[in-house]
Amino acid sequence: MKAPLPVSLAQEDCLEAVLRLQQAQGAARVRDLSAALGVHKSTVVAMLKRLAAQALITHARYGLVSLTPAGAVIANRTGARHELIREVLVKFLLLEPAAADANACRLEHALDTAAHQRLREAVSLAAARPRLAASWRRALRARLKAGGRGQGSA
Amino acid sequence: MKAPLPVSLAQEDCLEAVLRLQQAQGAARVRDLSAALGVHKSTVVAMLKRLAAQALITHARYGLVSLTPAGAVIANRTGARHELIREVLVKFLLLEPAAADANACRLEHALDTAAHQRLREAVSLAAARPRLAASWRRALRARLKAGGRGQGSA
DNA sequence: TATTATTGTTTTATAGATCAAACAAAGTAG
DNA sequence: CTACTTTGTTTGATCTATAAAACAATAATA
Repeated sequence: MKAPLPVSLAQEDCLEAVLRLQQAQGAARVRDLSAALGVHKSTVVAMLKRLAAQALITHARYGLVSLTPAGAVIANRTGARHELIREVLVKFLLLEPAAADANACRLEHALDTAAHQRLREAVSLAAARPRLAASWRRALRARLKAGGRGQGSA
Repeated sequence: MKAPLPVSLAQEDCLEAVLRLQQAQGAARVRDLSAALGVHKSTVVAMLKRLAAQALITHARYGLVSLTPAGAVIANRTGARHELIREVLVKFLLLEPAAADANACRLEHALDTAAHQRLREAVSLAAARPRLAASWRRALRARLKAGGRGQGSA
């Protein structure tokens, strides 16, 4: 039970968005997905067709989008990774929540399972060793204040 | 001088591979790129055509591939990010070099400039505070030994 | 040099992601 | 119940990435 199917990044994002919308407002509609993903409605419809063909969602014409069990597995896993990465970026790199989120959107697809696991260990370690974590943050904060213009440079 | 052109991931990888091959063996040929990127020769040729159309490489028929100045800028930047990320994954997450490299290949395209900058700060901070960094590694190593099977689990 | 092997190129095809525009269904006034 | 507005769908394009197969050029060697 390793790789259920090779799902593309865009598809994974779409599944994640469906989950998010379901949680946030009970249901996912094409319009919301279009807004959430920042793509045209027709793009969403095309994507939903592909996802339905892989039995990851169901989609009644002119109706709502739902995740199948298989789709929910992927959506949950992707969502969890997103959260994990966001947390790492905020806690260890002191990125602003918004910036952390934007980066997490892309990073969640780029790490393999082992790397994700390590991030989990890292977060858990930071929780277990709050003073160590605080030392790091303090030192980084000092360094950013010293050398850095706010957040923008290259 | 922010975004020279929106270059796709595959294109960025290709430029990086050209640079690497030039450094490693003086020249980049289609065959090497095909092997390095793990795609068909014809795929490489198609990609080189696109890159040439954007003036990022030059490519003489049946001849060698070279980076233009613009292409070299992208290749160098991408390569530097790759190195940076690999270093972070090895130093802070204690990933094996090979695993770190594989992840860096994908991560290098997924972080924005601000996040890369933070990683640079983090590496530099770790160098400036070796004992802090060592504490972290020691604690993580202990945790991995305690809880974890080698590296594989999910 | 002639033959063979390697390498590079073209052509043809597919699939994903994307948009715009035309169109159709649902929902919301009036 | 019409007319208008919002949503969803289809159709028709484009572009990237990709491969396989046929073909052409280069390189290697006998």
